[in-house]
Amino acid sequence: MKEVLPQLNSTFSIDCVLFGFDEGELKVLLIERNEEPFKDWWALPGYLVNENESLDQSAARILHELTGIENVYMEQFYTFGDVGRHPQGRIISVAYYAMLRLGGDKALKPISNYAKQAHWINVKELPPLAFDHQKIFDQGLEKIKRRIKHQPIAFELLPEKFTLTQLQNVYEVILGKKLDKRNFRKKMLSFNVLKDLNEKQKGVSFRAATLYRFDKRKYGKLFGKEISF
Amino acid sequence: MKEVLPQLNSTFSIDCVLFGFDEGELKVLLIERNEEPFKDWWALPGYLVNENESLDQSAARILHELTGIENVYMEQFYTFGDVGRHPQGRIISVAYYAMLRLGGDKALKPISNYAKQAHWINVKELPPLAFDHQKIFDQGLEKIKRRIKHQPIAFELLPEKFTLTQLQNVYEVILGKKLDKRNFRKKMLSFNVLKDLNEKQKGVSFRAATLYRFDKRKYGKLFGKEISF
DNA sequence: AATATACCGTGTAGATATTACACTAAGTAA
DNA sequence: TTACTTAGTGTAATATCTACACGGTATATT
Repeated sequence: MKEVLPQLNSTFSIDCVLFGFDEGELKVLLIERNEEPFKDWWALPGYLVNENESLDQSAARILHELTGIENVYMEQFYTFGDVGRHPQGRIISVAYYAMLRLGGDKALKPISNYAKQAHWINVKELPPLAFDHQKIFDQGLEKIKRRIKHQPIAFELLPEKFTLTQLQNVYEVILGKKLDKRNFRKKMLSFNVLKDLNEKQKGVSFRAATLYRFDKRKYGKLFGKEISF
Repeated sequence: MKEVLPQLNSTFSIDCVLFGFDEGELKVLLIERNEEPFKDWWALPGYLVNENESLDQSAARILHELTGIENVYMEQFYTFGDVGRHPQGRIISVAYYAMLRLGGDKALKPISNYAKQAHWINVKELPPLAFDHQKIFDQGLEKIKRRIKHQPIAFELLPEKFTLTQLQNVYEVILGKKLDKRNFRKKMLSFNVLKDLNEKQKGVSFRAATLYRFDKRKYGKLFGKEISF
């Protein structure tokens, strides 16, 4: 830092709100802290930004370190900079969210020792969170509620092949309300971004549903037009 | 900063995209820099954050120092943190936008000497901008394009008493397209947030239009419902 | 084999919202 | 008086949204 810029130097951190969907519930990834302050409290995964990485890179690195997951699109949604938000000094935190596919294959890797453990927690049963993380989480949830109406982010929570009922569940859980089955299907199919795989669900104890896949190429053609739920 | 947090200390700043509306044009406030780097270049008004202020407070202070204007609602929209964005070191910048009422009474006060002058510039005729300010501006403009469809921010650009034609102009300029007069009026009035002042425009050389005022109390009652253009 | 169970998948009618479109009224200026 | 400029208004056609119920099909159970 040159002498022309004498002002406040502050520490920067990233906090991540990672959403997952499992067993019909919306989950968020929390860690149990192993360090003061807020030792033993639950918190959003987050860490300090390194010198030579952009914010986006830093968010990707932190996600990788905590979960082993790579190549996930993360989106910055707000920066929290209240003076007293961190008891150890002026720390400004840039918050990101991401939507993750859960399920068997992608278990969470052991994480760095600043946390004891990481768990997917139902967003309806959140424990008290460290720092201002409740506020960050709330704002992240608001963000995806708005975004899911206009952007194809719901698909990122589901396996590649999914049924329309599963997709509707994602919308219902995030928006917090029931949707009409026929109207939902009519509208969703009308966007023409779902590929019917001519394939049925397996391993269910009732009539199997048709599987679909989100078709990015077709979605690209919609560019500019507004999707709206 | 305590020893528990050894990582990156970075300087951070606020940059403001201040929108104004004048003579049917959308304007943005730019300053001409009086310091290296980018001496003599045009830039968005912005400055370094002080130690004891929150980001919101800092944005309000910087706006005040540059324009003399107070009590304007500013909204944070993105944080720019690419490694090379500032030639003098790692500076992370939190960007805010605000919508300002221009016109006679609220002239710009003399500003601190890091800038030679400040001017309202038509957004269609922007000069080359310092740093990554073009990117910041572009993103700010995108933000208000999206926001104007759902939030009552257009009124903030107009005098307290305005005509429906003026309001339509604001929408047309920001959205970058012509709107149908009858449909615009029908829809805008249907929201029931405009108070007819039973008063006519003055000083125009043609038939005077009815003046309206935005009614915040009525708008409050809409809370939760989505407005959509 | 018959039956129960559970979810899948589909259509329509009424209400509401959106779009496209053109002329008369009112005030000012010459 | 006339010319000019903007204000202000309605309707019909179309598209979208909403509410709503039942037969089909695979599995599990007896």
